[in-house]
Amino acid sequence: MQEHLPGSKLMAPKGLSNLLSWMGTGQGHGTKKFLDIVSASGGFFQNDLDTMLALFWPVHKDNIVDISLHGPASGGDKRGKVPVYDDTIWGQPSNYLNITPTNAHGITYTLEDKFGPYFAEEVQTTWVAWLGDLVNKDLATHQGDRKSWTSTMDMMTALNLLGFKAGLTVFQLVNSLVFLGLAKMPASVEVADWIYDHGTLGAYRGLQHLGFICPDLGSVQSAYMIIYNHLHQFLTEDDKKILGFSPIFVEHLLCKVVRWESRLVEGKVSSLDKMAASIDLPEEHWISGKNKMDQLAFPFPFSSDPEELKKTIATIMKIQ
DNA sequence: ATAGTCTGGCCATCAATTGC
DNA sequence: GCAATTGATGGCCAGACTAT
Repeated sequence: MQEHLPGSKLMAPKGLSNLLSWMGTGQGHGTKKFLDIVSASGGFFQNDLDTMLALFWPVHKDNIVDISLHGPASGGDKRGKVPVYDDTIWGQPSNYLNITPTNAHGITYTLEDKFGPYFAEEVQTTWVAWLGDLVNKDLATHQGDRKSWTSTMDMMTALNLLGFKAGLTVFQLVNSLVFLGLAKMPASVEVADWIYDHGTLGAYRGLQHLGFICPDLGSVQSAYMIIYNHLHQFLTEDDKKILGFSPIFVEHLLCKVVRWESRLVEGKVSSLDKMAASIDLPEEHWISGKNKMDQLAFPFPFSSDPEELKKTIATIMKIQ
């Protein structure tokens, strides 16, 4: 993504249209072959709807022909020989990442239906307004403030675009604006609020699996901050650098809890609880940074100081 | 009237099962 | 032994429902 849509290109009025085209089709590892073709033909960024359609259509058309001749690949993959979209990019498939999604009325979208809204006038005016004095500026030399994560999310959801109204796709789009340097890293509380609003998604279920009981916003904020503070306190600076430690990272980590669990149980290997129970940890002898020398050492202790937990919860109660 | 929440249904994947 | 079918899963949306 850094290669195809660097921050400098996104500062243009058509920047968001391109980012929507990218995120809305799940570009990434699963579409690598397609992106190689795109690279050879001059890159992903396009200045209008017609050329964006021209980017996808030839390869998509070949896929349709291929599937009609040979049927879907084993395992039910209908994306063709050179997939132009990946509807499983967030782990579970989503119809709305399909290049020709089907809406609630059973109507299958055309490529024009799919990409048209991304290049609509409203998207561009909203984007230019959101960029403010960042429009067409060189990001490297710009000194001004960035917009907050939450206000960026509000801007995106107000556009009311199919696939970007709630959930992971718009979440990752806003996160990518942070990593590209256009928006501010969210505060932990902003991420915790999002997790609370998405109670069926991985991060919330991750907190539950770890044993937190989270019936309301305050309890989600507390649980999230307890995890965040624990990692923040015990990971070394080197660890944090390697992991890209941030409020967004902690959300990502929580998403993995349930997946690890299901993979372990599914593979009949073990479970997280069983693994944790089998590890004999001399907690009192835990040494910061030992994991750098000893790959079997844990980068943080497994137990928490109850006083630290109380402090975290008290802080949350104050902002409430 | 409006905002927030819930329900039902769509779709794709993958494993398990069934059929030939 | 292989292909086709079935079922479970979960992200997403529209529309219904609920509370204020």
